[in-house]
Amino acid sequence: MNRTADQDIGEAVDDAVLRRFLGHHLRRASNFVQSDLARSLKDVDLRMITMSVLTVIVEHRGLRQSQLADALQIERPNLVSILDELEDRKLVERTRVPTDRRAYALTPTAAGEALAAKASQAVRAHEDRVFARLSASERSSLQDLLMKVYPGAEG
Amino acid sequence: MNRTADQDIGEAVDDAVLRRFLGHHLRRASNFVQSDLARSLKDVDLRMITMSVLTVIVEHRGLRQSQLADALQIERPNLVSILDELEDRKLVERTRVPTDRRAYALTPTAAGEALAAKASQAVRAHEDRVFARLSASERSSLQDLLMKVYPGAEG
DNA sequence: TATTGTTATACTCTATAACTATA
DNA sequence: TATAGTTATAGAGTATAACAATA
Repeated sequence: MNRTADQDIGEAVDDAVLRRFLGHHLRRASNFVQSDLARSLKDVDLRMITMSVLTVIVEHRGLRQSQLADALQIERPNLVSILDELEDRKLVERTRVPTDRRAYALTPTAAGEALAAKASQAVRAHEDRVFARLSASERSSLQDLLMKVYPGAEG
Repeated sequence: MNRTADQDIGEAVDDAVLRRFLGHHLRRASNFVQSDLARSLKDVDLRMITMSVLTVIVEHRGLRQSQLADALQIERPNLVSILDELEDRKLVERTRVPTDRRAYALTPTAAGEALAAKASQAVRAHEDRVFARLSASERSSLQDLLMKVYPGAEG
């Protein structure tokens, strides 16, 4: 009945319990940005993972699946259906490597390169939109701080 | 055969393609922190979602399921099995609300309160560990910047 | 009619074991 | 023996429709 009151309780609860944790804000910000990115990529009919895969293939022609899996930190089995989709859509091609007939070299088609360019533009527009409230120096600070948090991002 | 070279390619790929996006660093840092948190909570036999639910119930005794779902932004159906688990473990109790017999009031047991306290301690230890490379003022800056990114975090 | 909690279900993402063909 | 790609599968996490009881 009193919907407004219920909603207020919800927000108050969230605030009171979780806002003291830095990890909470990190997760909320990340989720917000990722959601917006996913929405942006729908315009070019790509998911986040298919965009990453396509982009890496475009910038590293001839890459093999295992290298791609390593680079994007995804399991080899999970890469298969992603590449099947991109191949079905004529965006990338799997071609046998003559010197190692177990492996496939991954190359983008012209359409794949064109779509990757469109996707890249969409991602840049998304970043500008989603970080609009941060100045250039604030974005730089945020990146520095984030790179101090996770290992492997030599800061 | 040349494993080292392959691994280097993987890292080089990741760097070259993605490190220019702030969203990438945000996601990586968030994933790293969430993974460590999940690991920390295993010590108290809680998942992230069960910890959040238990903590909210402890700090808001008598809360109803729909309010809890609103507060934690999870769907009502997905809350059911979580509460089943917490109830089976004698950590929380569902009791009928006399004034609205459709609803349940959620209250923690003594064991639930004790475990929430342990969990809270584990989370604090986790935060100290995972943000160790950041000074107090850097943590504060990071929080301010993150709160500027997502909406609803009035900053 | 609308809401609370529930059931059933489905879809995505992720992770592992085991297979094939090659090396 | 080990590796590249594949298949099958299983587990989380998340989302929606529809139901019974109650308002």
